Amino acid sequence: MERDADRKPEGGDRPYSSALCRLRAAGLRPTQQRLGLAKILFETGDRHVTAEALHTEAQAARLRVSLATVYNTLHQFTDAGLLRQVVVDSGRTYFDTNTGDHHHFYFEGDGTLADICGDGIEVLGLPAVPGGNMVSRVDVIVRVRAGAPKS
Amino acid sequence: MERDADRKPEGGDRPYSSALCRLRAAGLRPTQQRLGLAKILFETGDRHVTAEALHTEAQAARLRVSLATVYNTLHQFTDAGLLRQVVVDSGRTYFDTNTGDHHHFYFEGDGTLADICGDGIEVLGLPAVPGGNMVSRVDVIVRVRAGAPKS
DNA sequence: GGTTCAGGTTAGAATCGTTCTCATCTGTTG
DNA sequence: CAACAGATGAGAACGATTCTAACCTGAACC
Repeated sequence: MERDADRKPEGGDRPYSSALCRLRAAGLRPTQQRLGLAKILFETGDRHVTAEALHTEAQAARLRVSLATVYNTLHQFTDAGLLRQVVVDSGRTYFDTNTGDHHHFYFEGDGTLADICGDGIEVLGLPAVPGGNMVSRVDVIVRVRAGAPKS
Repeated sequence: MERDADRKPEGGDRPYSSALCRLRAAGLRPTQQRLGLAKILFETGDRHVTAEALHTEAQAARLRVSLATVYNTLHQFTDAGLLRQVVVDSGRTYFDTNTGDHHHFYFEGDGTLADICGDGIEVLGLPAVPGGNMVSRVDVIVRVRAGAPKS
């Protein structure tokens, strides 16, 4: 479990150093709101957030940021490869801090997501892609609802 | 390839008999708009439509139907198991007339869908579903964009 | 053929998530 | 510290969808 945040024990709390690195690497100017949002997004393991939820969370953390900026930032992070969009529900867009190869459980009851590590997953029997095209991604979504599997 | 529409050659054109059967079986009163929409939806093989597109198509076919009714009908058909919702794009809802086991190609360029027959497909390595839940469906979406696969 | 009434349809308003506009602010550079 | 590109934010605009409330329709009965 890597922790970029505390490689050097030189101050005790440097909660923004990891976020700062990410922004620099992405060529995004490290502003207050981008730093703040990056901190929220990337400092607690893999997350799945909506813009609205992140905005609420930011306000709770006393970060002054508008919903418009949350949307902007989420898209900039996505373009920079820091986030990935997950489509499981029309009308709501989720952003995933895990950009690696993986898939998702979607809990229909409460609308939450959980990662399925992509390592062991294999989709067999897919036909060839229609000519002139290439696969940009294969998404596997396991939709789950309350109830015993069979019993 | 079953064809409910012309089991009896008793009239030549009975374009609504298939639609009528479906509505009856679903316990939906066969009104003009429901019959008309069912005809458009189910009489030309498997289709993927949005509400807006179906509405436009209905008007072109001189069926007097409002957008609200198109939405109502689409949801009633879905609840009745005549249609299936496909989520590939936040902000747009597709309805699929193929309710059988299958998956989808999604062409990012033009936003169209194509079925992938579910027969040969197998997803290996999925972890167990978190306790107290059951799988309601597994969706595989192959996102495709223009460009040579490798060359 | 008419009456009745539950259910279906509709236009338009309302809602939701998201994007846009443009005036203002910020932070880097000189 | 001046200047300017880039970032932010309030509110308007937007597209897809849902709601509301008044109005039809069609199956069942007279």
